[in-house]
Parts: sequence; structure tokens; C-alpha cells
Amino acid sequence: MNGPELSGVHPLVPLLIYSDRQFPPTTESQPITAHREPQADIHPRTHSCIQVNNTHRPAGTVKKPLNAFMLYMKEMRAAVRQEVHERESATINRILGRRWNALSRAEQSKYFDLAQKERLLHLQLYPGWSARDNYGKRKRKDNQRKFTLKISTSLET
DNA sequence: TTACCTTTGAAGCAG
DNA sequence: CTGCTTCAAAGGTAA
Repeated sequence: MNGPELSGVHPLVPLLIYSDRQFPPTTESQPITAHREPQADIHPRTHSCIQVNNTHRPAGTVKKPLNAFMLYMKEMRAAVRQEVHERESATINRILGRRWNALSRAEQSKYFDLAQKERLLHLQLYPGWSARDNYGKRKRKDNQRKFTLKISTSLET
């Protein structure tokens, strides 16, 4: 198999090469975006990432490394979309979860190993980074539930 | 335009 | 340490 991957090689392969040593002149504001989501960093048409930098949301927001299942989803999502006549990610993800649980441990280990490498790579790419950087950033209704829970606790106290 | 929905796993947080 | 909560992807859908 030369490259079952759609785009060619795994997104982390070219980065593993760099992981051997310190990265070339990093502009600190732009730390190796090749990892994933280049669109979140620089838009070719926009080109002016200066404005988007501080005002709204930092373009260089470092996200969590993908776990084994997320990596499995990344690879299988397109295929499943073609198999079934469905486009909603919620439905697709439900199917992916079903297939993931049907995989043997040996088959899953492939993705667990890949996820571990991603974590190590992430550690090298962003030393000092913590998942708490993005913790509570999403606006979710769960926040209200947590808030309500707090209120209940306070009332009891 | 944004959050929701949905999955598993990792990790943060609270007690 | 135990258990609960949030985020990671992602795309149609609802508000």
C-alpha cells in the first residue's frame, strides 16, 4: 500500500521529521500549522491574519490532540458517507461508534498507537500546552446545567 | 451565524 | 482516588 490515505501521508508524518529537532524559525504566532486545520490559521484570500489575531479568537489556538476514535473517524468518515446515503455527522458518528466497538483490539491498537504518537508530537510542538487552555471556551448548554448544579448546591448550603 | 446533535477517549475539574 | 464535565471532528439542521 503506497498510501491508502486520501491526501497522501498521515498529517503527522511530515511533522515527525521535524520532531527530531527544534523547529526552524518559528514565529511563535504561527507554530507549525501543518498539523491540521490550516484554514483556521491562514486564509489564502484573507492573507491578513493580523486583524483576526487578537480581536476575536487567536488564530493559533491549539486544540486537543485527536484520540484513537477521532482518528478512526477521520479515516472512515468519507467512506461511510458514501456507503450510507447520509450526510449528517451525527448519524455518521453513530455508525462510526458502532463499527469502532466492533473492531478487534488489534485493529483498534493501530489507532491507539497513532493517537499516542499524536500526543507525543503535540507535546513537542506545544510544550507547556494544556487542555485547560480551551476548557470552558465553548458555549454550551451544559454550562447552564453546571451553573444550575452550583446553585442547587449553594441553596443546600 | 451559531449551537446542537452524535460518537469514544483524554484530560480537566470538583469533592 | 472517584466521578462528572468538557473538548477533540464534522456537517446537516434548527433557531
